Amino acid sequence: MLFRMSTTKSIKPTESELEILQVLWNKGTASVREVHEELLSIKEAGYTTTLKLMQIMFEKGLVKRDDSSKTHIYQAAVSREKTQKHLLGKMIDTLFGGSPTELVIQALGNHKASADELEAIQKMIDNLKKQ
Amino acid sequence: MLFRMSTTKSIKPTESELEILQVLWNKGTASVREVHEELLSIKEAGYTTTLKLMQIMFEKGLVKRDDSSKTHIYQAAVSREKTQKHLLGKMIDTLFGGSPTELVIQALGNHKASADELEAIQKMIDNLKKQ
DNA sequence: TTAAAAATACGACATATTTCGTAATGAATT
DNA sequence: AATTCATTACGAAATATGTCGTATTTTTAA
Repeated sequence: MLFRMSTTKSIKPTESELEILQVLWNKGTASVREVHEELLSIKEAGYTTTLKLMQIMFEKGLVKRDDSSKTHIYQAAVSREKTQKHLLGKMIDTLFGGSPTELVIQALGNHKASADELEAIQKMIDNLKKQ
Repeated sequence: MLFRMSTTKSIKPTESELEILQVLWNKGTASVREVHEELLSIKEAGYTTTLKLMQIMFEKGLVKRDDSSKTHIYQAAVSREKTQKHLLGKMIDTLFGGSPTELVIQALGNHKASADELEAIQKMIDNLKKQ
């Protein structure tokens, strides 16, 4: 028996890359210009900066693109869920001593959740306990 | 009435800095050598690398130090809780569309928690619901 | 009091990230 | 066809991060 590390390509988008992925996850597909316009609402940057970042993301395999027409159409190549899972795991390790529970407690303690949401979480825990 | 941004110095430790803070949070105080030995269990690096990082962290105000004796004794200057809160909030914003609940669900779904821990979380939620 | 050991200071370099200017290309309009 | 306009390509620079070698200083021990 031989153990191997999961071959999952280390998804580690930078801060700026995450902002771009965020837009792509929301829109599904988008041109550089569309992504750029969206980014302008949260930060300041030149068009070519966004362009360059997206080109680099393409080289890294973080996004896919259709370049059959002049205006290339981009799309995220990594799923929101996988990225969330990956970065969350990392955060649990480096910031919460490996304890997801600690993270959950912090999250619930510091950030408001509605009664409905709390209800949903409790149901989920009930299910987990049954297994 | 004048609004100001919170003057909280943007706590944004890098990956390596977080690893060092982690050690300091656990030990309370430690020399560079002690931190370094601890780090060796999770990564490979030279002693002077760790030293340099900690010196830079000192300049940034991430750590304090007592240099009254030859061997300087370091201590975290930012609390674990504040750092957790800050980075967690950021992650909720940039990766979970602002919903702490989504994050909690992901965390519980993907990372094992013991029955006892689940119990503790439920109790906490019960308390939150009462308010 | 010397010599060895341990620690800090610091410069330098490699790599990654972010930014932007300019050139080249293709499309649309006159 | 020529001009304009939007787009991509690409080089280059600024900053941040991580790494380490060497010099200097301090302590310890022979």
